Amino acid sequence: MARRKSPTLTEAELKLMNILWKKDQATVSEVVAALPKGDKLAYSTVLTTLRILEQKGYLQHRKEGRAFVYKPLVDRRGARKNAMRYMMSRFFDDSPELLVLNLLENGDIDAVGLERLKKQVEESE
Amino acid sequence: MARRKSPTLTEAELKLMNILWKKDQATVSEVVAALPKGDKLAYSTVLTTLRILEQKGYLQHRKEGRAFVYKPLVDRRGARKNAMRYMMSRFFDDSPELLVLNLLENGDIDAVGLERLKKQVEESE
DNA sequence: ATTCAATTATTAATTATTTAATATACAGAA
DNA sequence: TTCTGTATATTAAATAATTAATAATTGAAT
Repeated sequence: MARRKSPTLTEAELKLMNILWKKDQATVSEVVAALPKGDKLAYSTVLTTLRILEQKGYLQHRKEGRAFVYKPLVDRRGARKNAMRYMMSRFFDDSPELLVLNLLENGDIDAVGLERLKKQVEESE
Repeated sequence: MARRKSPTLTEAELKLMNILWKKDQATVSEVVAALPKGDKLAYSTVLTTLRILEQKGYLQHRKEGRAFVYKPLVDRRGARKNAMRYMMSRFFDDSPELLVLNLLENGDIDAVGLERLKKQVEESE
């Protein structure tokens, strides 16, 4: 056997998905054009990666005139959810509480921030 | 250019690190022996992966008698921290609050759980 | 109809990951 | 000292990911 496919978005894949999420949908050329100047990729590179993303179920495409228009099937929210589930299963015994506890212990967030979040959620219900 | 090294622990790597963390340190044979019965690996496979982990800075080894004893340089806490930072930078604009907010919105945790966590932290100070 | 430019398709090179067979070395037993 | 079994070292095969060159196609313009 050899390696398994990455269960989450890889670096290059995420870079393109971010563009697609921002623009809602785009042709290959439009994705290429939207790449930051310091980090350009060849047309064929983008095409290949979009194909992989489609094959993985993150995108779909349709013919629009002569070009292919790619559109996300998974939105940013869904991708975040996937990534978090993966993280929890690998490092936190599938426990969101344990994860948040670690954020607290590492000083990434404090009790005040937690209180603020709690209020935010309660208001939104 | 080709692909970059994984910035976090891969699947196979994590499997071995979990064993090393549990046993604190171990020889290759001991790691092989500690693998779950349904998921055995060859000695040479384990050796190769331990080498990669050492080369990435997760382990160190020393000669103990005739065998190599491998010992983590990064503990579980550190690995969790790495993984979380990576996740936050890729999906949550480096914002731990945004991350927790998503857990709340997705129903992975609720206001009650948050309150419990807040208490837990306050007590431990 | 022919050419041109844009678009998609094919092919490939490089590194990482995962797995493992096989070769070599070495310490202890006979 | 020679044999024998561990342990390490070497080598390699297979797939994924990343990047891109090049080939083929096609729609539009002349």
